[in-house]
Amino acid sequence: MEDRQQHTEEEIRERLNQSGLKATPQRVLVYEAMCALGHASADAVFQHLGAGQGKMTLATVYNVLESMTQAGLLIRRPSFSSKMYFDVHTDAHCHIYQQDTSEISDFCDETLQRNVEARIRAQLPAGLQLDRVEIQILCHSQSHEA
Amino acid sequence: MEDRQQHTEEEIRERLNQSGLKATPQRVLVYEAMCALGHASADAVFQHLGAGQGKMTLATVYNVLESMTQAGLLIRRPSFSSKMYFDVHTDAHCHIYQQDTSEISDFCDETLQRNVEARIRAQLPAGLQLDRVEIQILCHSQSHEA
DNA sequence: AAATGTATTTATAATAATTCAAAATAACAA
DNA sequence: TTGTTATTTTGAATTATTATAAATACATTT
Repeated sequence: MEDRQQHTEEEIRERLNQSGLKATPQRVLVYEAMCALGHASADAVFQHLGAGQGKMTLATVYNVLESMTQAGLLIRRPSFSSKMYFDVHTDAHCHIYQQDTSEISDFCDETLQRNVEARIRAQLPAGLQLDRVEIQILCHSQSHEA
Repeated sequence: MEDRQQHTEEEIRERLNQSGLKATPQRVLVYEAMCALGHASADAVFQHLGAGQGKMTLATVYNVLESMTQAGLLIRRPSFSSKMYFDVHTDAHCHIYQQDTSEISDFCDETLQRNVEARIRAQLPAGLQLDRVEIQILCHSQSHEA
């Protein structure tokens, strides 16, 4: 659904290596899962894998997500629940949180993103270096009126 | 520290009533704590209260935060940890997340906020009603280079 | 003031999400 | 192969949150 540009196992191995991570089977599987899911919680990745044959511990999923995040292959997404979410799309982009259905979807507007970043960078307190700007759009469907 | 406009017990009682909540002592205490803290997790509120004499269960803190959120007195803040945060400032405003120290601070730019909202509203998929836009600024101090 | 019904709080147990520690396994280099 | 290090597994430990049932407080009517 997301931007599906052929993520062959070879490509993934290579990407892992480039980021300084050994391409273990578990890491490849988790990365594949993340590509398929776009953004997901550790548990969601675990579920997704459970369906396949690759047996893997939940702790490993956490480990792998953590090391990939360190390596810059994933980023943590802020969430409104008490659950942590990761995203394969490491470039900044907005997210729509539909509060009545709990659905999360992407919302891309590169111009907006660039403008906001520029403006914020200009006003950032001295000594701080901007990493990225996350924009979340909270909404609900018109039928479900608040 | 935040915007400290006299939050007397009477004012709080009144605000609770206006929002359709009975002004129980626990609710008053939690709201006072939230005013003092600005944004906080349930646990942080509990700690803050523990210091005082008002004995209250952690479960009550959760209950109260939840009902205040329902009533519109608080909002949930997205977080990068697996912990839920609440905020007394229900008007939309940006937050700075300093990743090396985990500090969170407010960043106000009403013009930016308005512009972003307008632009997003214009592009929102049909059938969706915009509730609010949250902007998070991730950064680190220049000394701690990534 | 007593009685009633409802809302709220408490205490505690249960669940969910995450992390930790130690042993087992795999990968790698000498 | 052997030794070394990184990774995964298992399972327990923590942390965060929610659920349940009993106790208490509140508000209203009598």
